[in-house]
Amino acid sequence: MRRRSTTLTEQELEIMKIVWERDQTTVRDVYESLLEHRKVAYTTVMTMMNILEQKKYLKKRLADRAYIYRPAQPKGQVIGDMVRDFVDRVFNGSAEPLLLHLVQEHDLSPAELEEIARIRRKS
Amino acid sequence: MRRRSTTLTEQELEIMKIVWERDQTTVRDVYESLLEHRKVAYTTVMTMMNILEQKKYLKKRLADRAYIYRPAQPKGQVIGDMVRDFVDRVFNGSAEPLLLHLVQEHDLSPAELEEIARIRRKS
DNA sequence: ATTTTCGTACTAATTAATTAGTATGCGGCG
DNA sequence: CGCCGCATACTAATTAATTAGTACGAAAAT
Repeated sequence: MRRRSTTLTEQELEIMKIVWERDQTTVRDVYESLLEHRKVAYTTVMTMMNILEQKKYLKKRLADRAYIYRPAQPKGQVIGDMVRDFVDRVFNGSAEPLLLHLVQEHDLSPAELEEIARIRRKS
Repeated sequence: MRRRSTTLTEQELEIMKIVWERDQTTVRDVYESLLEHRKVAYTTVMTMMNILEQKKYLKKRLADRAYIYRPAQPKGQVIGDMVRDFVDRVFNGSAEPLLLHLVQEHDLSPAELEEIARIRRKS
């Protein structure tokens, strides 16, 4: 059988982005934010957020009438996991070929590269 | 409804990697190659390769008794599309934050970075 | 010539992902 | 009090992704 993906799916990520930028939020908040871009049912958002809670991406806490949701893991961590998963799946774990694609197709200037190299040298 | 993903799924990619490295292959070839790593049915591989043909990732040509499959698009192109899709989905289209993750977590040496910068400067 | 082998076509079954509906509870207000 | 608004829980439905089975034809082997 197909195994459940360990990283965030497309819709899950869309919701997590909203939660991360607010840090603290409700189903309604997220629902309204999503509505600005596309049609979606309130209950759909709730279901997704429940799944995200099961998957340990969100924590909820009952406050007054509605649950308040917060990220359960820092954004950098989660995104880092996604990057690692992508590098593993697509490039068998080696980051260099991905770098090559990036510099060749995503208009990264040499200056930006130098900048990155400098940061790297310091760490 | 959920829209069909435009890029390769996990299993599709696994098969395409095998096809790319052989350039020309059959269902049986791929099947046996996959078997070295995990249990899978011959017909499953065939179904996947048919889907890949529908999605225009593979071309097939009847030779003698079995179909011979070839990539319909160059590997660099397809992988490039996957990278772009990832950058769009995860980083809203900007490559720099991805670069930062790469240098921080995938042990890229400064030397490798210089190397990339050099390649970039030439293009 | 009959059986075995190997290939495809077609179809089915399962699971995750996604979207949404129905039932129900609670607090506030006319 | 009884209804309205809003929240959740539970369940259902749909689609893509994935895995695999059955039927069947043609070539090869005996």
